[in-house]
Amino acid sequence: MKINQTFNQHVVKKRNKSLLLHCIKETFPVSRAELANSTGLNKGTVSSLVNELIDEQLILESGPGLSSGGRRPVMLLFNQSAGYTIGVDIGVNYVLAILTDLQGNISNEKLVETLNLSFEETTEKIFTLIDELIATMPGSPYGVVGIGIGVPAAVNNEEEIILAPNLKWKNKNLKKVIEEKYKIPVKIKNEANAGAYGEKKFGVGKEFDNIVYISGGIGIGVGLILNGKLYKGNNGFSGELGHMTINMYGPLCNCGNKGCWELYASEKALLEMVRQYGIPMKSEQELSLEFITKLARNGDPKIIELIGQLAEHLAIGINNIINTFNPEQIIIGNRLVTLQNWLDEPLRESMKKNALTTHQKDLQIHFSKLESRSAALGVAAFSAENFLTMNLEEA
Amino acid sequence: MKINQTFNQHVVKKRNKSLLLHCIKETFPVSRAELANSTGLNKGTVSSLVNELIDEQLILESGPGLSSGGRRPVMLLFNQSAGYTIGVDIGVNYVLAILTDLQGNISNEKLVETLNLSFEETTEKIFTLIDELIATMPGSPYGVVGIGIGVPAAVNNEEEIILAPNLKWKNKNLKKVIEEKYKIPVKIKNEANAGAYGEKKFGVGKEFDNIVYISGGIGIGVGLILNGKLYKGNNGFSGELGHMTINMYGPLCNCGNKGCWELYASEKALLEMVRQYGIPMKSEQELSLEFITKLARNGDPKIIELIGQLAEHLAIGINNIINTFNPEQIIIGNRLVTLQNWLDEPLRESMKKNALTTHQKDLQIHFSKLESRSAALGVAAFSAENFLTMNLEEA
DNA sequence: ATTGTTTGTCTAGTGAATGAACTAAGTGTA
DNA sequence: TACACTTAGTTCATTCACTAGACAAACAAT
Repeated sequence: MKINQTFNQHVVKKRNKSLLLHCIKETFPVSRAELANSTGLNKGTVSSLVNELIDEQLILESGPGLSSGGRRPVMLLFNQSAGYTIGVDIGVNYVLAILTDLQGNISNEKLVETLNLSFEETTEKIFTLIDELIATMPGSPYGVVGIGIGVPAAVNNEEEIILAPNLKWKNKNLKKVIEEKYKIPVKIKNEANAGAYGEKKFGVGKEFDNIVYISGGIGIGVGLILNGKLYKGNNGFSGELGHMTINMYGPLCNCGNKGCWELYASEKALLEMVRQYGIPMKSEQELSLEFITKLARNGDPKIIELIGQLAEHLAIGINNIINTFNPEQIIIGNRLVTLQNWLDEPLRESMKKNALTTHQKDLQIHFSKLESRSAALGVAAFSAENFLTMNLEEA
Repeated sequence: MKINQTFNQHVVKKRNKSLLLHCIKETFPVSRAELANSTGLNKGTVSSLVNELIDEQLILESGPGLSSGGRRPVMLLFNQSAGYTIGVDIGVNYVLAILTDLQGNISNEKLVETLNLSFEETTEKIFTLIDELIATMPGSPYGVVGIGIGVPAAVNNEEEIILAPNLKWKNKNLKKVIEEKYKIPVKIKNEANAGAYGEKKFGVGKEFDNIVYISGGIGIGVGLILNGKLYKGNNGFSGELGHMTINMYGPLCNCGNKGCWELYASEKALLEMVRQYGIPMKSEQELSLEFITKLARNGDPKIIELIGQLAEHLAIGINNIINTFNPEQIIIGNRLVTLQNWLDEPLRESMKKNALTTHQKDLQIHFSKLESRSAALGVAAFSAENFLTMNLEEA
């Protein structure tokens, strides 16, 4: 028999306190009276819990607010600067580290380009970045309360990195390495999952509860927000939707499968399509997404047509996803966002032709607006929340 | 701001009581001491809550159990017969209704064949079946505590039937009709979702928490158990995985999409394959799954080969599902189970060749053993739980 | 018979939320 | 200005569920 969480008054208090803190964080400035109203808690209860939160410096009293016909309320603020979190996004050829306050506002960021670094060299880079960020951190009661790291890898439930093909890593315990150095809680997440969460918290996904985030880079990764919560599979490996078969008679993928989606709809696929078409280019130039974007911007009709084809392939996979999850929103993020201008319309066209109409009714398709920070922001937010819920186990 | 559930002592009591009842239901016979141990609740708390449950006739005291070196414990039993639920499975050409006790034991069942009935005619049939079952129900303190109905249809969050293509229903409020007649809580669920839940509670899915249930009939439906709970999409339409594209250059499906999975891997697909091959048959015979099963049982090599092809097509879709959800278990249910003997091996073979190996490690593939009762049992269980959690809102 | 163990009940105590009284500080009106 | 009325926030006695620990009952082992 599983040891279920029992409910006693201590848990009750913890949860109510956490609920209040959460409400304040999301809706401040807000008065005690409003909180009592919106949470349904008694005025006295709110008062005493709020005072504890003030003692813990997690919230602040600001001046009086506007009267609504009686005594003026004392407005409460979330103390964003009570602590800071660090979010790190490890890419194939870069490492991005950001320092955010508890609200997710970026207070500093560092980006370094990397190439073919070993695991040890990468951790060294990360240490340097974190140290630099910490050095610039303003004074605060709690300091750095957590570090979150997003990796393009399969990550298991113990947050160990099992397999990161593009980084050539296998079975690495990054969490342990970092926790031992900084003695702070560290969260390791899959890059697409982190990106999905980042979009949910800070990006175009704020208003939605069932989101499919498509991280389109060299490969394709997918992060799922189901019922407002990040979904991880059995072992935390889920979302490898890039390797779904969309053409059972298609070419072999290096995953061992045939006709995988990412062979048709990723950055890699586009590069291949352009190469086959044969773009005239100076010998020293390298065929890259940036170069293709430039051609498209110059109005190259063939390039724009090829991007249209990419959109059609994207639509096939997205359609499968819609039929599976019936999400409220699809977010396209990561590198492919650069092509938004030329992807958007053909993508919508192809989708209209395909998915079950009942499923399309309330569906939104959006492109990320967080540029390349979705993942870093996502993991930073994870760490912040981990701190704010104060040892409160997940329900 | 959403009105969040606050936590006070009443909620605490309700949840602890519900937790205890659940433990007793799952592990009886069990003593108060064991319950205190496994839940972490205090002995006294367990004692008083258990006594309330006894007063409510939801559990029973049986005789003393075996001593483990001291006073002999009083064993507690779940009172399965405190009430009954009715589960109805509406198929395209049948209606199955079962009467179960609170534990899900079938105490009676009625099956009628139907064909091309209107919505009104079907509800009449259902009324008759329910009345017949109620007439045979043993006396019990609570009587019929709920009715659950599984429909091969898209069902929205208000449990209204939006679209049932195979039944030719559209926008029907079956829940209201039945609730008005019987004045009991009624639950309407999608057939595949109900089947998934049935397997989770009573079938081969008991031990698993992330399950993909594939309902292979004329079409293909999919029910998802994620983190131990049934997942429904945004509007409760999810799981239309039958219409995922597995061949982007394939034929048009009546959903408007191309190369849908169910065109390749359903009962419908098999019939078509056999028809094209051209089986010699007497003119009055109808080509059906039952007929094909008979041929396979007689060892017809071509039929067995065609079933093997079906298995390969099934594997492609299943592979996509694995990469998406990384489930612990795949359950194949509904009509295709009949072909288990000839499907099983080629299916496993094809899967081995395909899915990402990291995802296959702990994956189980099983065929349903509940025959055609998964869905009816599932909805009955829903109703029973709804009653037992006693107005406890979902977390 | 004695000792120790396990089961279950009982009682006093604790802590958290509640309701209501109360203080504080404003608005609106004559 | 005086007064009535509102709204905001605090205080305090009350309620209620869980807990700890004492206790009794029932049993095993020596």
